[in-house]
Formats: sequence, structure tokens, C-alpha cells
Amino acid sequence: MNISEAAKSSGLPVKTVRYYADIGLVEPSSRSDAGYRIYNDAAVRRLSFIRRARTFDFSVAECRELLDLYQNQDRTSAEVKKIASKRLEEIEIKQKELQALHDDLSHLVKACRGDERPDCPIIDFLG
Amino acid sequence: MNISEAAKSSGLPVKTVRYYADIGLVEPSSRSDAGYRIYNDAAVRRLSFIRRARTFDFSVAECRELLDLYQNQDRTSAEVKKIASKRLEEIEIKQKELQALHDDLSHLVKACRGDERPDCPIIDFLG
DNA sequence: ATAGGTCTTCCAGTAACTGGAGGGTCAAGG
DNA sequence: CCTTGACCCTCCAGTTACTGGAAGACCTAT
Repeated sequence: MNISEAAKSSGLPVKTVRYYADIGLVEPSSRSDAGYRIYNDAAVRRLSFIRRARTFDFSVAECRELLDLYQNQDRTSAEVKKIASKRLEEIEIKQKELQALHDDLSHLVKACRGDERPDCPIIDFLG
Repeated sequence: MNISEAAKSSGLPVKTVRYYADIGLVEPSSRSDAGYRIYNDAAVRRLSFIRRARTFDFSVAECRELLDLYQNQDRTSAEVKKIASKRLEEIEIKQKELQALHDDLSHLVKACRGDERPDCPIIDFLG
């Protein structure tokens, strides 16, 4: 498979596939004589794996760790769970922050009449 | 006030104050003979305003708009409310995304035994 | 005079791509 | 055989909002 087929098959943009090769995350299985990247099924599976992990907002560094575990038959589920739990904690922290932000801002937005006059509780709060 | 006093007084890092001057967001009120940035009270109030707006994750572009409104006596509260409401919508979208992420990942984490064996529902899901 | 702290500018790096320029490669049609 | 168009390559710049650091000027106190 050349890069555009691999991209389509993995669900990633071509640019991203090339980028992952550049940073050594998922290398093409070989190169053609003309220097074209060639991806076999295993490489495409790795690309798909990364795409799915990225939808969980695992960082590229975490994706690298997960990919290593994915390919390592001697992995323990404890190792995988540790990375995922860390991510889950980060998500929960972010959720709390976002909730606080939401509460404050929605309070202000509700208090603002949104008319032609300049008086504004949002501006008052920020100033 | 020189930059370190303005930074302390506004609650921003010195580097950030300098950055805001560079991008024309909050310019110092003047410069000393030696070229030192000098901030008066009004400039420090602008810095504080930006800092607070940034805690709501308003982008720098949005901060610029809000700052213009803040300083514009002819503003209408409708203009301000529009920007804040847009931000609020973004927050709500992000909250939903985060909730979905959380549900899926916590489901997987709970299903993973986290022991010494390689079998792992998280890996299975990603692979 | 000198030491230390503060200030300046400019450059590079962060995360994870994305867009584009400039140029080689390949398959099909005439 | 030649051309056209789609595809591929590398390299560079830009995105967001800073942050760190180097090299050098300045300021204050002893």
C-alpha cells in the first residue's frame, strides 16, 4: 500500500501518516525504488491503533508506550491499566475545571441583559 | 512601575507581560530613557483584565475584543454577551466530548483486571 | 569599582499537526 | 513517445500562548 491507501485504510490524513513516520511512531514497512512509503497490513494496524488512542486524547508519547505494549506479548494488563488510569485522572481533573468555568461564566452570562446599554456584569467582573 | 512591579501587581509572569506588549495586546504606557517598559495604573488594570479573561480560557483574540469593549464607553452589553455566550457554548461542547471520553475510558479501565497477565480489554479495544 | 539584580532584545522550543512550494514519479490516453 | 494529471517526495513556515535561555545594557548599593 502506498501512503494514500494506508491513510484511507487507517482513517488518518496523509499528512499525519507522514508525520508519524517522521517522528518514528509508525514507520512504513518499506520504501519503493522511487522512495515512496509502503505500508503493509501490520503497519496499517499500528496506524489505526494510534488513531483510536488519539481519539481518547492520549498524547503521542502515551501512544508510543501503548503501541509498545500492544506489540509486546510479555506485557501485563497492569502496565496498560496504569497509563489509562492516569489519562482518566487527567480527564476528571479537566472536567472539574471545565465545570467551574462553566458555572462561573454561565452565571455571568445569565446576569447580563444583553441589550443596548453599556452596563455589563461580565465586564464588571473582569475589570 | 517597571515590568516586574507591573507583573506582580497584575498577577502575570514577567515573560507574559513582555509577550503581551510584543503582540500589542497591552502596551506599556511609556519607556524609560534606558528603554525599560513603564506601566501606569491603567495599563496594569488592562493586564489584570486579561489575566482574568484568560482564566476563563478566552483566547488572546477574544481577550483583545473584550479589552476593546472594556475600554469603550459606547459598548453594548449585547456585544459582550455575544462573546461570552460563544465561549460558553464551546465549553459545553467540550464538556460533552470529555464526558463521552470519560465514560468510554472508565468503562475500559474498570474492565481491565490490571494484573500480571497480558489480556487487556483496553488493548483489545484499541487494536 | 564592583557585585548582584533587573532590564533589554532575539532565538529556540513546546504539541501535534497543517499548508504550501518546488520538484520527482507513475499510469493512461493520444 | 509525449503529455496530462494524480500522486509522491522533502523541506519550510505557521498555528497557540507562552517559556527558557543567551548576550549584553543598566541600576543600586557597598
